[in-house]
Amino acid sequence: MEKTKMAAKDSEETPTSRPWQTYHTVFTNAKAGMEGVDKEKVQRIVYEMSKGSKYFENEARKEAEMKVKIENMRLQYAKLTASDICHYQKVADKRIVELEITRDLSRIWLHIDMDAFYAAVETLSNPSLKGKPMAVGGMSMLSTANYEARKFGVRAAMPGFIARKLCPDLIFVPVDFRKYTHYSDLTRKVFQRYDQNFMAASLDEAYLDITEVCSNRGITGGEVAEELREIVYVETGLTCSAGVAPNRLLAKVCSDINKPNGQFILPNERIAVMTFISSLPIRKIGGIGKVTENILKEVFGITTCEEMLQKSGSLCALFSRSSADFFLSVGLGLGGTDTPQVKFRKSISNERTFSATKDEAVLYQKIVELAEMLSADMKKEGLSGRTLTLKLKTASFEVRTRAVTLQNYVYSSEDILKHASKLLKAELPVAIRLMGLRMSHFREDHDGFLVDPTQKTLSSFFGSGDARKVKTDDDVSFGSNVNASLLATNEETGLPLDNHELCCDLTDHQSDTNQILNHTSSTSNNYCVEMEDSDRLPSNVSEVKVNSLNTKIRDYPKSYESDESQEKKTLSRSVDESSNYQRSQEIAGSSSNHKDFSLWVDDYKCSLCGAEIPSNFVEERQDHSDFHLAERLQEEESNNYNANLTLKKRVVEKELVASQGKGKKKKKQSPSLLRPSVNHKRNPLLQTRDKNINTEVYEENNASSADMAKKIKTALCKNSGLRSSSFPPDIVNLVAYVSVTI
DNA sequence: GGGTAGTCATATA
DNA sequence: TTCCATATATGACTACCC
Repeated sequence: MEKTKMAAKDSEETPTSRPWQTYHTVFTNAKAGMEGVDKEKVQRIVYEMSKGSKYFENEARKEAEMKVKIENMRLQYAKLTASDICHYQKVADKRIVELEITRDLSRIWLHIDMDAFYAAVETLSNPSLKGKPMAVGGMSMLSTANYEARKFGVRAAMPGFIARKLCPDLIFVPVDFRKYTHYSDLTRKVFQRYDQNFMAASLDEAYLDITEVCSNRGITGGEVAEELREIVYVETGLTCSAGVAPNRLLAKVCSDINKPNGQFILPNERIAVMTFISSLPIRKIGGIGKVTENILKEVFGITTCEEMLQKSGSLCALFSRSSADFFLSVGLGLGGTDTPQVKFRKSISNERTFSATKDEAVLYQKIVELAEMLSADMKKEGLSGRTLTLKLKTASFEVRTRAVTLQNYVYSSEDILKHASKLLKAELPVAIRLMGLRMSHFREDHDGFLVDPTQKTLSSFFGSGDARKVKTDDDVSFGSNVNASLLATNEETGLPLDNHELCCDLTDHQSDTNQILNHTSSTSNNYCVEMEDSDRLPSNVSEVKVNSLNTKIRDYPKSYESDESQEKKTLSRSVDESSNYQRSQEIAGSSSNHKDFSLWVDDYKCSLCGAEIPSNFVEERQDHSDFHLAERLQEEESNNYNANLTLKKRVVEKELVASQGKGKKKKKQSPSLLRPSVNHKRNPLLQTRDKNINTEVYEENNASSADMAKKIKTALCKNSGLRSSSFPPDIVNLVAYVSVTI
């Protein structure tokens, strides 16, 4: 507490003639190669060049927010009674004992950190840069700086124009990731010789478990580090620094101690670890950044790792269990010692910064590009996801994120764009300087492994390989509504439309088809065609079930027509953009002109239900027509409910809602949007629709059955891991048949 | 009311 | 004149279900 008071006193006494002292940037923090830098000079220049800018204002805002947070925490802290403190101290003591038990000093971890990696690589390819202050990056931002530049206070993450002010002779070299990746690969080849399962933290950092190397060769961790660094230098011409310690957290701290081109070894002894940690500044720990450091310092007076243990009761009282555990572990010098199993990524994203604009056409173009990039990345990694998050940074540097969780897993740029546009639209008008898209909540297969949508090869046999490619013009109103006008005209509330969409989910279908070949059983779709010839399958394909399109439909409430206030909200697209060829054919077959299904009396009133929609609400009108079309289709097809099923179909009843899982939160909706879901078993539309689809697809595919058989064979090989010769010809034909008939 | 899930902001590297 | 890009994780808050 004493330290807190002192910090407050310092702040009060800051002379107003030196305002830069209150501008907290990361540029004056200790970083390798920056010892001896005139910090006050750097701080003054950064301040002078920043003040008045929107960035500066935003930083001030963030700073103020942090102060409020700290103040609130102080108040909470002050409210703790003696018995509270006593209680939490007991909790903390118990937890410390439990954590201490987990201490593992049997492993030897090596952390390797390449020295000024990008800058070093650039110097390798252009030796004339050697000895000169140089930075990689541009006038707006630097990725890194060499040690000569660091002497001037220039460092990574600093704007280039400030760096130039600090060091007028600074040489700027543009970023070249291909080069860095190449050299990174070279270093990784070396790492692999010491630990097959080394963990790459980034292009220039890696963790290696060298326990076995040490014991097998009877050498110390320090000797391994020395040898490895030498080999890296010989094979790449680059230097690196190393840290050796009993766990990864400590190894990382150690590698920074004798940077550049040095190493530090922390013995695998508890006393050594505790001594090392005792005076270690908390900011040296990976995971403790500017904000956490400030909170710990200002609220609890904690500046070293040792003090984490001294204030353990307070930490347990004010932080969550996981946060408190982390802080206590740091105080004990504990860190990861296991080699983690393969870690699946939890999200994938991309973002781009550009000149701030509020031009909706420009913003739309940006989001199109992002959607395409994200989709490409997802395809590359074989991912499909349900939660899409839009990130925006406004012209005033305010960061906003908006997310939507879909009913279906998506990965196509069309689907991503459709939902991203809705999210963006809800934010407009606003001047934006950065936009990003992230997908998370990935699909997993029955074993918990992520499913690769690109492996859903069977589904791609429908139509001409890519169902979307064979869309007809008639699809437009159902499938291609995502365009700039969407941003401009649609005034929905931003609620997810999935809840009231009628969709043929190609994605789901594809995945399910994929699962056939992964010999998983199907339970979650509307139809299954069960093959009875499964005994002829290769041994690892024990069961084959083919799912139909995961066609979903939801009812619209009868009260819809009378609730004028809800009209706009319900005028959503009634068919998902992922509708495919089959769906379009079916719709087209039922209505020759579904684009104009409703008649507009006096050019604003729907002749069917009386809804009033001005003529300039083009999309809303379209959606409204779609709604009536779907309604009529349902009526028409319910008359044919008893249409016979020609295939051996087993109808699997599965409530759409049930597939959403237990306890799932639904986005708050207006009453009219809370539409009951349709019981698929009783939904005649689904059954007859599939019949139509079968016909279309079958004819489509008959034209290239040989080609298709070939593709199927490839798919079987890919999914089963067997060679094509392993499959009896019958199985290929059989799967081909099922594929074209469902 | 506990458990779970969705959304958003924030923190970190 | 110019003040990061990107990926990921986690916590707070809130809502919903059983």
